[in-house]
Amino acid sequence: MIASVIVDVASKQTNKAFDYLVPAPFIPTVKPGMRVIVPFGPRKVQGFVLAVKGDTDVDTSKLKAVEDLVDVKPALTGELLQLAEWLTNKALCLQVIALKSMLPAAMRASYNKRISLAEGVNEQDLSEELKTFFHKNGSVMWDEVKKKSETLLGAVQKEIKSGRLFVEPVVKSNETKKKTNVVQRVLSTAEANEHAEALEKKAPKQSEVLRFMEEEPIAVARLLEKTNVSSGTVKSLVSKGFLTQFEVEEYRDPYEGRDFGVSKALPLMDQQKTALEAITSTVKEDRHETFLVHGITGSGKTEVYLQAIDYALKKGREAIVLVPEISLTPQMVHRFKERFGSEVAVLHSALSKGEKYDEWRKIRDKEVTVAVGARSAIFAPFENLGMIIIDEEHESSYKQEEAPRYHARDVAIERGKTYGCPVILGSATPSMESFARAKKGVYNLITMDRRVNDVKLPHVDIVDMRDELKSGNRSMFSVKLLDAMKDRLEKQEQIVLFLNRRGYSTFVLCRDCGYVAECPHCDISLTYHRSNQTCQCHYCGYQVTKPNRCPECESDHIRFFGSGTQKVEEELKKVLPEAKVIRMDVDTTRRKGSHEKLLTAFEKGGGDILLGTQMIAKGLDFPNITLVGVLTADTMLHIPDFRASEKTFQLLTQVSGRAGRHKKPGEVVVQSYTPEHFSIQLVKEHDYLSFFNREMYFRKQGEYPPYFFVTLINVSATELTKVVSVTGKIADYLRSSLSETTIIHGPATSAIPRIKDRYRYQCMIKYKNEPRIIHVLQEILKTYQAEMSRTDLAINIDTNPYMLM
DNA sequence: AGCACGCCGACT
DNA sequence: GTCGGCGTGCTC
Repeated sequence: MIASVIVDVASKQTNKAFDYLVPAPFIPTVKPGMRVIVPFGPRKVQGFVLAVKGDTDVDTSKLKAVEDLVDVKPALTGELLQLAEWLTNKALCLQVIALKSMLPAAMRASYNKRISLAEGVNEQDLSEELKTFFHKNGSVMWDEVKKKSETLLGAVQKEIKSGRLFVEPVVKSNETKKKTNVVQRVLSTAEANEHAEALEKKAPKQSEVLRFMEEEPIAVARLLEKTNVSSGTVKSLVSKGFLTQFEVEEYRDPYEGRDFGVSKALPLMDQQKTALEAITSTVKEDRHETFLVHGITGSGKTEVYLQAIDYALKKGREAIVLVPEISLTPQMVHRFKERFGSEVAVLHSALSKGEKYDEWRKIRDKEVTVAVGARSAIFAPFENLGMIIIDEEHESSYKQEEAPRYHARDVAIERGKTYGCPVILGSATPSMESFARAKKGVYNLITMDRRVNDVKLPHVDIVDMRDELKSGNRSMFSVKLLDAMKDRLEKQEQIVLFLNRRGYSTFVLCRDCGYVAECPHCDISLTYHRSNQTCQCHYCGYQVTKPNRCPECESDHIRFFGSGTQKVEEELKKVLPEAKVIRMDVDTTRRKGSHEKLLTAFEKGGGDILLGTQMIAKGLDFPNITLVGVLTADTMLHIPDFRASEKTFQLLTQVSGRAGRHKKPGEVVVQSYTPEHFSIQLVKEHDYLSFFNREMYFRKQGEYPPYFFVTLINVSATELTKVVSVTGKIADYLRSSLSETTIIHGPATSAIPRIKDRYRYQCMIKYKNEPRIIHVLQEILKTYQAEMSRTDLAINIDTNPYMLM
């Protein structure tokens, strides 16, 4: 038997299946989708079995055998293997990359080399520096040596040449399973009592344990906690043979010990009912259809999702729910856990690698029927999918910005087609692409424009910050916002302040000579961080201590302009000293669980003002928030991206939605320097449709999606001349091989011309109908393949870019 | 990707 | 005459 294997070597030249003999003992077990260890050239690598077959086209004398199986059950289902192939094509990526992206990080192999003493060689025979370096078993790992020093590595390499040491490649997967120590009584109850009595005097603690133990095994940790004895006590009982001790494997439960309660289906309003019926009818008929649920904030979309899922589950099928990374706050998880209890697996970035792996295994082992998670959860290995839901469909976090550059929405629809199940896209502010498709009838549009209990939409005020400046208010808070904040503090209601920028100030400028502090590795200005007195690059992480004098002209008129969250926090302390402020941005939420901790603190009344970036725009649903302030609405509007207006409108609408979601009416104050812009004005009217129509006009004018497809080719290298010439040649080739109606922009420098010392150029292709495009792009990659492996030239192609910089 | 093979320059 | 530079090609 022969296995067709994709090896874990990310290179164009190895981007094909290699055939291996399957040794007899593996024959009954090997299945497509399993991971195996195979010899590849001089080393060993992990690989994915694509197919198992009887014969091969390869010269059989060249065939090697599968070395080992990594999985007992296939890691990927047949459907996922097919999906990987589709993804490879769609995203123009290597097959292994597509395959690996479908698995949790813990299942991706890491490679190392073991260095051992050759036979008959003693540690003392080695050169001086290596004499004390080996472990007791006479070996040491390559990485350990490398970490220590380069010279040591050199010494090792010399000894390898001399034959006193030898190396062997090691493939390691990171699948650690959680194991718990348990003990079990080996005595009958009568015997146990007997021994307990005998021990009563001499060893009262042991006696106590014996009496406490039931028939079933118990975790040692739990036993110690319950009986308040020491581990020594348990140990002596084990050595006496009264208890046996062993390890059991279990799933790590990230939500262990938490009580989610139970929720029942809520009564639905008419609009919700209509939506639910439309969705369930497709489930009933096993029909694929994509729904776009355009529901304003508070219209009860989540309840519709929950009941739709319930319907699919009752039909014996499974469901995937995607939520944007950031809104995987406990609130969303709670709602699913309350409704579906232990049927839910949660996959999001705040979980540890091991926890994610365990949640994933629950899906593979069919122990759950619902997967709730961020982007990559779209690859949940279900085999009987009945529904896929993408909440906040417009969110850009559904687009992966590294290979494979896929959009979860496209993958969802692809899987929906294979399973004949509906895909539900939900949003209060759908993406232009989705809404346009819904209007064209490609998707089924469901509108939910009524709020549950008819809670009013918040009142939105737009403040022109230019007027504030004219009337002498130079602070970052308009009179209106400040008054509103004071009012809420008095009423003990909560405030959310939104600012799209972390750090302290946006740039550092010398007032005398105009010097601006820039990153030496990226063409971008540095951000001042007050907390540690540094200037940081938000692209590469470069840091320098803040200059006291201008490095150019020695002047001490160095000033910090623009404001980030840190600065706002400081200003708030000045103008509202009595307010308790909780700041939330990447800097305060870096540690695991801190996101949740800060939110809980705020919810419990531990703060009056929640100040934050992007991450507070979604998912917050606290009844006491009655004021939302947006400090600078236009920051997003001026980025060089055709989605700038769309992003601004979505974000402002999203943030506004945080206010007055319950009984108390909400108010929103939006500060702006360009308040006349339609994407800001229409937030005030809560008018998505007008926004859509206006924006569509501009998209048509600019020949952008959804009218045109866009593909972006990014070229980068450390040598500028090379980048320019390669990009130029690519543009020429595109112009000569694509149709007349296709528009090609570039070569042009990227919006950030240099990152981490690499120059960046790009070419943009805009087309309506270009059946050959994938082929043409593949040709480009093929042409530069050799040069890319030889030099540091990199060409990245994104067939649906969300980041144009 | 990694590693071997192979063909030209500065060294014991 | 050899050691070692990295260009080229292969891995079932």
